Amino acid sequence: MSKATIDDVARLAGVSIKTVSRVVNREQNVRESTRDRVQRAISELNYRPNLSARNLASLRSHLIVLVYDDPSAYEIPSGGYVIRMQQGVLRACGAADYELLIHPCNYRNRNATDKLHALIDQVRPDGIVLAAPLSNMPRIVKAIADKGTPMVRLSPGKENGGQFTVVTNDREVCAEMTRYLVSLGHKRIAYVTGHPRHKAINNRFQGYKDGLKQSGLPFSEDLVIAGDNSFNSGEAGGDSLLSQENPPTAIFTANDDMAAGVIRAADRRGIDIPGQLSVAGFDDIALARQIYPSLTTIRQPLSQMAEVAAEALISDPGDGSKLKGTSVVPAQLMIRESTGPAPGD
Amino acid sequence: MSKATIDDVARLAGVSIKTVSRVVNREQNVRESTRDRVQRAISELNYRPNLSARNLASLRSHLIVLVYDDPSAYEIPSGGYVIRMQQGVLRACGAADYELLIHPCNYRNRNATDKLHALIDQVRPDGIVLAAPLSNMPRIVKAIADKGTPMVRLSPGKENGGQFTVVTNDREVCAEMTRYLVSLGHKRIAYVTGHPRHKAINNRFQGYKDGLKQSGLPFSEDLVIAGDNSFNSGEAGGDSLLSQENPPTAIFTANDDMAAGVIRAADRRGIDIPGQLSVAGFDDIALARQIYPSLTTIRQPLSQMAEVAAEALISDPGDGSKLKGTSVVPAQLMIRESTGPAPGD
DNA sequence: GTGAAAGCGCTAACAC
DNA sequence: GTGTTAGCGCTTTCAC
Repeated sequence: MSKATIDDVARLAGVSIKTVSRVVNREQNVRESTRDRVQRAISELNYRPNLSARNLASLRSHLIVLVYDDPSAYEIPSGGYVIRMQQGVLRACGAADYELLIHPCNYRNRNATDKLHALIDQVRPDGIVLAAPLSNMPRIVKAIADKGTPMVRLSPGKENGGQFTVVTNDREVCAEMTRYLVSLGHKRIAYVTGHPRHKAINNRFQGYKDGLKQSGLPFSEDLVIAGDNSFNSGEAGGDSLLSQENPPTAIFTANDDMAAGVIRAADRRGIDIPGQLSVAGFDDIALARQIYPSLTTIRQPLSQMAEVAAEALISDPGDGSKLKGTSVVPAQLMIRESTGPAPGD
Repeated sequence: MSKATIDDVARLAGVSIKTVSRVVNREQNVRESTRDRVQRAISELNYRPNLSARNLASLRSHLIVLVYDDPSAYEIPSGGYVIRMQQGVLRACGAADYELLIHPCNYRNRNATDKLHALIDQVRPDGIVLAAPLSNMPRIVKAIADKGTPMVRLSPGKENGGQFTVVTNDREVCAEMTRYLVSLGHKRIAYVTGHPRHKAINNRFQGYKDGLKQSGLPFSEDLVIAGDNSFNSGEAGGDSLLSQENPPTAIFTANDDMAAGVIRAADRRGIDIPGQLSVAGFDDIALARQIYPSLTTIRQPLSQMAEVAAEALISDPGDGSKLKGTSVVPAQLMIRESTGPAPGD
């Protein structure tokens, strides 16, 4: 039932409330002995400053908002992404005594920006972490920017919308994966593209092409199949590729769901993975570790990106000095069982 | 940049701030015409009451906290659960202009309860939705109860810890699944138990036994295998069951991961599903729809449970009158491809 | 029906 | 180094 206020602490420590405030906020100019006395009073009374009072009296709210594409808009909520970002932000919040408020945003709704405005006006967060793909939608970015609330965008790929952006190296890491497949002896490496709506998807395709070029391998349209990010489209794409006269020995897909589809297609044809065919995906969804063979894939550092973003917001003194430019957090190749030496290599 | 305050609205509408407050809070005793005038001023200025000021001045914070087992404590974050609960709470919050704060809690840490206390003291939420398995840990429940913050527990099974609890009918629905299998002609129905730590797991096993009894089928220890909730333990259990002299024609597992393991084991033996063997799981994880054959399973109404819980907290007038007893939200059988008529039936 | 005054718990600005 | 004073933007109490 601890309802200790700053006055209680001040009384017990025999100082003024301002001094207590100084100690709580780690300000300078407090004598060591005074600080100790106040600290003791604080722990004795189990005092915790009321967030609302702080928020009201100061410019800081000690609140961060994470805004992301509303998963309930999808049939199968892709919880993994959201959870990982939340974890990252929470790590930063925990370290700084901040709290996290979550705000799924359905950009398809006309009133999405109104809701954002309402949120900002009501809670006055110290900052907003804006996840992809919202972070690449000018309408959403503008809605937040208009309110003047500090914001960090999380984005795959390198684009920067004028605000501080934490990005990952989608394109480079896809080139790396392609080179890795080449290093295993593969010469016919196919690619299954994803839904072209998300910018990230294009970056990945570019990376695949970069990797081929860097390895001195020719790019061939015949080895590219258009998918739509779904398991089924991966399966269909795999079928199509594997029924070619001279089928690829490796298939790289723009996401893991499609890679799982490819594996299924290969399975049904009795094609051994990785003996006869290597398969690589992108995302490192939970399934990637669970299927057989476990899937070689690429893991976006979502939680680290979110953490970096939240840290920047929290540590910014209010002048935006910590919120400039771009910070790159590299993605990681997760080499597992689905890739191996090219057959006959 | 809307920084309109209640004073601005009052001035524009030509009334006192108290009247504006009355309109905002939908209080009685405001003349229709006055209300209209105030409403117009509000929308013209785009006024939104500052949450912190409200919180400070009143007993309501318009904040709900969702507390759940910290997924980062696990190797593979089971994001699905958390996301669904968040969605449920968010539906209730959205409808009532509440905001949601999330607080993963790692009960293994000694300071978990301290963190909860700090949270409560700092944000003074109007209520806490406490998810399983935390909702069944006396230490955690007590930590919250001690602070006097209204709380609703989310729990599988029927136990009630003294607070208002939203439960699902784990046991009954498992009996229902068992009866469903019987109705397909199955007579030898095996069961793979889960990790005994979670109470829910025991309820499910009881339900299986209930279902057998209700169908007039004998319970046999030989048809029960101990698993530990993992895919691997399901695969091992499946192997063991299917190598029996007189193997079961149906296998029901305490969760979907183990069911997927059973399917794998059957697959490797060339046993057709559902032709020769029916398999049923529990949870309806994303994988359940993605594997082949798609998995018959049971879906906990997590998001509805969370919604009911949050609604109760929000609508409670503060006297706990809405926070009594138990509310049951039934789980749902998801009949898919992995179950069918018993062979030769 | 409506309004004036007090105060929620804290920080800001400035005194000392 | 430390304390005093005035508010942040609301709701509450009570007067009219």
